[in-house]
Amino acid sequence: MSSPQRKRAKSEPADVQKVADKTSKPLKVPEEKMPTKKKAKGTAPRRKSSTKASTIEEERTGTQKNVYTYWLMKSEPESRLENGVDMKFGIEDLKGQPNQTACWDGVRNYQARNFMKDMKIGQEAFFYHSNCKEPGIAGIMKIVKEAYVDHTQFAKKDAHYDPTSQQENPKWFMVDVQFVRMTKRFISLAELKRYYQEQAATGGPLKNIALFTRSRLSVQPLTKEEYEFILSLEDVKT
DNA sequence: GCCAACGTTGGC
DNA sequence: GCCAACGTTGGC
Repeated sequence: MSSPQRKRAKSEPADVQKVADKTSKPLKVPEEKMPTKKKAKGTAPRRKSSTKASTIEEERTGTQKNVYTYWLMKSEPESRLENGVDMKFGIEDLKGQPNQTACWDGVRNYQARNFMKDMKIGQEAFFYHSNCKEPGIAGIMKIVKEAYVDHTQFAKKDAHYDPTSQQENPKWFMVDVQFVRMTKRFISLAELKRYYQEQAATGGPLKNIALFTRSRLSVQPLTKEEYEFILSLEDVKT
């Protein structure tokens, strides 16, 4: 599982996080077994992803340092129970939080986590509605706190409790996000897919977009070009 | 380190 | 509700 959970209001957990920050012994954080993305069976060879240079390793893992400065984060706007907990957290829910801010907890996928660790204060992210009637981009938020320990991994009653994670060496992290605005119109997955398919064939800013090339990731990076192209769709009449 | 079995994501 | 895609686990 890995879909972000019920995000929490920004005030409640403030205490839990000292745990990992300053442990006395610098225990070697095993930069975790990043699931080395071995070439998926039967998939077309990954092509080079943009004008920016990338290392072999970056290319292999599909990550590039310092290239992505925009993000897309998925959350479910409709009720669905997981371990008895309602997963619903749409953009309206974010808007309704104190300070319109929430922590993006519940991410349980290493790639998604690592992207969150790369996030910097002030960077913008699309709020994407997933697993719902109309999947797509509903709004824009920004990073207001960089990665810190996701306390829900230690909470037995949490939908995303991780019994394998230890206090001294937490596996999972989250960021805080703040609502910025709704997009001028809802930009559906179906619409984005049409652009993607066209541009994958003939070229264009969305030709490698993670939303389709790595569709199951719940936290995805966007290049500036991808982000700006999608933003330009706001003014396209449909 | 390989890979089959299993589990999850998330569109349809 | 189905199921393709793909991440994770564990036996060997």
